[in-house]
Amino acid sequence: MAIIVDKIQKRRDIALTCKDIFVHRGIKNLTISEIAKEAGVGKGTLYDYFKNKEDIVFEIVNILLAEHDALKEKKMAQASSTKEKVKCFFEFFYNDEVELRGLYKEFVAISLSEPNSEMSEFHAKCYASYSAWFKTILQEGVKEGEIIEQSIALSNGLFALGKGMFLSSCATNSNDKLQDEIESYIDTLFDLIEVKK
Amino acid sequence: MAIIVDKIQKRRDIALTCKDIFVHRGIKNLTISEIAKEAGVGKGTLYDYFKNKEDIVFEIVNILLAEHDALKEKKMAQASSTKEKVKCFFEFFYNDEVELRGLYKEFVAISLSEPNSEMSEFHAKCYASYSAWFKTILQEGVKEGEIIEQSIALSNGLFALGKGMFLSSCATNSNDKLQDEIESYIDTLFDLIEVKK
DNA sequence: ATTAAAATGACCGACCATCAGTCATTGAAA
DNA sequence: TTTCAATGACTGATGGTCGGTCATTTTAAT
Repeated sequence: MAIIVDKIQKRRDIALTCKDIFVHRGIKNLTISEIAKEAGVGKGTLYDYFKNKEDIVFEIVNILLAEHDALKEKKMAQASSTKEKVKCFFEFFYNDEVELRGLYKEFVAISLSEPNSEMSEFHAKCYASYSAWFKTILQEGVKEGEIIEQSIALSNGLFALGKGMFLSSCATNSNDKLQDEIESYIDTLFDLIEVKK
Repeated sequence: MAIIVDKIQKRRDIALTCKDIFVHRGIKNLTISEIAKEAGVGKGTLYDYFKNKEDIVFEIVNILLAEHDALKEKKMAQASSTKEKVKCFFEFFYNDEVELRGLYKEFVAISLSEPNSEMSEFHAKCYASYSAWFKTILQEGVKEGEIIEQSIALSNGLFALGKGMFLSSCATNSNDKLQDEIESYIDTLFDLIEVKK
């Protein structure tokens, strides 16, 4: 036998090492050779840990999103009202780490243009998990008497709404209006679902 | 002088001629040479009319979406209730021409991965135009006494919602659930905004 | 216990095939 | 003769592969 490296850990390490150039230059403007140099490994080695350039972005997003989710869960727990919690979730799209947002955008583009079962599953997992978050939040809101029961049925749509607005703002290059649009929509929605006193 | 060709028309012609291979093979699996052969022109000629492969998809989507919009406007005008009209709009995402949907997906991926001012403007134009459609529809609904006035504020979010659900279903490879999710969300929403009798 | 040989896997970068985009040339109309 | 459209051979860049090297561990012979 010989040296045995922790493949999973090394994959993570490489991904995080070259995170910055992905953020600053974008996947399209990076060559495999540059990435390898940045990561401090040979080109061939990259291919021992990743399928291709896109797979590296996948790994980075995986890591950063997991970290983000953990943080977010805590933040949301602190929010007082249901509306606050929902708004807190949506801050991902306009307020939290720009780096992750940029990478997430690229990752969505990759997932749309070169389908791949692992990525599909990842998206599905996220979608399910975020929908579940919303469901829980809204159910609590109902229990507290803040919002009406029907609103629980909206939980599936909320994440899609944020994603749609976010991607539209990316595609139209108008990230300045995003926060307003999202918050205004939420305000309207809560006007509709809040229990009238 | 010599022959003067209608550049705009020829751009359209070429785009439509090779529409099918884009639909069937996807932009990633096509080379410029193949496209040129399919279009029946030389490789250099392509570059007289398009900036690159992506630009061809842009042209195809432009054309097909314009046709689709014209059709849709008529269909929506025929729908009786406000809810029907809204649902009719969303059929783009699950019921209308698959071809356009596939190309639209690729086009979004392109727009996200290689920003370009013309594409950004196009997305902005679409977003504005669809938001306006919704606003008109909802305003009519209010006037008819079908829905409450507040609902007009939702018009900006509706297109984003559909887009978000559509792109999610593309990324998760679960187009089968899309119709249900969209319709269920609309049903819930209308429960909230319909004028109680 | 010591040492050498064998085995294994990590690592590498030169090489190859592919392909997007260019440009010098040809062709055709006026 | 002029002018513009059309072309496809060519080139530079780059993604991905593959044969080989090196470091470490295991085995086993002394």
